[in-house]
Amino acid sequence: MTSILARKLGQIFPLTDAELRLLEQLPVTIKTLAPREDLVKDGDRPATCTVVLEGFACRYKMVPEGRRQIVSFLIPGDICDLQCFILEKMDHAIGALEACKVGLIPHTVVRDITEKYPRIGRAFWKDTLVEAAISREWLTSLGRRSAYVRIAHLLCEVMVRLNSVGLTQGRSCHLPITQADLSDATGLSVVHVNRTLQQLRGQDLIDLKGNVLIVHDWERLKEAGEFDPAYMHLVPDSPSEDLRPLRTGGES
Amino acid sequence: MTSILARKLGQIFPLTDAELRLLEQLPVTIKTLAPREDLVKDGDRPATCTVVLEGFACRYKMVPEGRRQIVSFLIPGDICDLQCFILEKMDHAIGALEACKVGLIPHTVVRDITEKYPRIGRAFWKDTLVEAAISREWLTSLGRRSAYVRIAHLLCEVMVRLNSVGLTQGRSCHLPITQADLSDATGLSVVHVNRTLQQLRGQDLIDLKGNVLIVHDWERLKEAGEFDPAYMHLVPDSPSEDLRPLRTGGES
DNA sequence: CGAATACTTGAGTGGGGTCAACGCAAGTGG
DNA sequence: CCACTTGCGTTGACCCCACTCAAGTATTCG
Repeated sequence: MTSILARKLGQIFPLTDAELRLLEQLPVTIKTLAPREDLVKDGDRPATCTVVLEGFACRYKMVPEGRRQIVSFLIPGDICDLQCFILEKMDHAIGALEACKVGLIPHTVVRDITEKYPRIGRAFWKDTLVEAAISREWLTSLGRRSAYVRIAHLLCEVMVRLNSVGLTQGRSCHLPITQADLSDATGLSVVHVNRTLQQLRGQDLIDLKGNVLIVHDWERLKEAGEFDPAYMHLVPDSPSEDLRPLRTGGES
Repeated sequence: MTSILARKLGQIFPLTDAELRLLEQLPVTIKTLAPREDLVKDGDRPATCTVVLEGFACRYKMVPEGRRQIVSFLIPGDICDLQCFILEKMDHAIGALEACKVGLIPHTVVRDITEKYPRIGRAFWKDTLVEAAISREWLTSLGRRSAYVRIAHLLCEVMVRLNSVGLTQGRSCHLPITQADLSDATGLSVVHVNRTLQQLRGQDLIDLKGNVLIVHDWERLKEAGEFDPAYMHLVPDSPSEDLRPLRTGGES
């Protein structure tokens, strides 16, 4: 049920088979979210941790006049409210981008596990640190990269993350992110996101339509996005690092 | 020696007197940094944690063509590399903005303390979570706020943080951040930072010259910056929350 | 008292924003 | 099976916020 969680944590922290099995068998309460439905709202005090099992979600903040800033994407395997039993009150909301299936895990269970299996606790902790690292990278994008580079970078990141939980098919993946979502994540307008995607398509780097992203030229997309996956802190030489399996068609 | 650390952690997590005293007496190795000197470089694997004792520093990332993005400011009391004994390799650099005094704490000491005093471990953990929360707020600023709001917001944040470690004098503080630094933090150009500061001065909200920031009208500055300190997760009703003491002539 | 370093100011420009249609596919319901 | 709606993507016209370039003027400091 939660095997996706095991797969994900295994990519960022080396866990033993026993630990992985434990994570796969976590007792969770399944909950289904409608597209655009909020899992948690700004100001809430959630009583459970949540792991995304299926579908995309995002963390976001609203600013006056209805403008939205997405501060991170949550893909299957991601954990939502680990922090909340320390911070208590949410400073942002979490919303589904499409229909989602999530698993609820009581804080008590999380606490028990991390106490009995400190290495799993470590993996949880590392997960929150990696999330912080990703958010530093986003900051850099929003602050100092052009629209073109910003979007290319974001696509690279999502691709690597999906790949690390086995959710890519070769060089393509299911990507249920609308251009409006993309604009809220990159701080651009929808119109400009649209034009920038056309540029990327025009250069034969990608194809993105109907929720499907196809990367035509990974190396050039990485260049375009000034993308270096080091900040994602994947365990070295794990198959997911930098999409290596995608390139083994016959390449050095 | 490290009383500033105790003061800071006490503002975000309620600690007992004994715990505070312990933090005040942490054995640290003092190190002095020259202005603009790097404490840690991108890619390093630091072997110690560091707490800032005096002076301002920042975390930053470089992007091609020498452009810099500051992803957070570090003020006295802040801890630098808590995460590094999990993430191992730095994905950003830390540099001094002015002459700084920092205290080095071996990872082993940190580990011992957190094991013996789990509440202090909690406080450390909360500290990293608050940092992540601040970085989400910065993301929101860079993505969806105008230059004017962005800078006002940043000034509010710095003011509250300085206040929480007792580094404000009434409604003013020592602020060794050049306009170039401000531009690297807000993703703006130096020229535009300059003009925006003039706007803020023109509206009698602040005065900022020669490393001294004076806030003339805190309420209006908060409005201008769309600033709500909730995201900083200070302990409720602590004297530092939202600069309350600054607005009451006397103090409890 | 030079020589940096930081701050200002002006002029011109462009990246990206806004506004407003329009196209198109996928419901939905009668 | 068709009219209506709703959500998403696309396009064109126009404009402004913030950038760049360039040349100043303080400050600070050895």
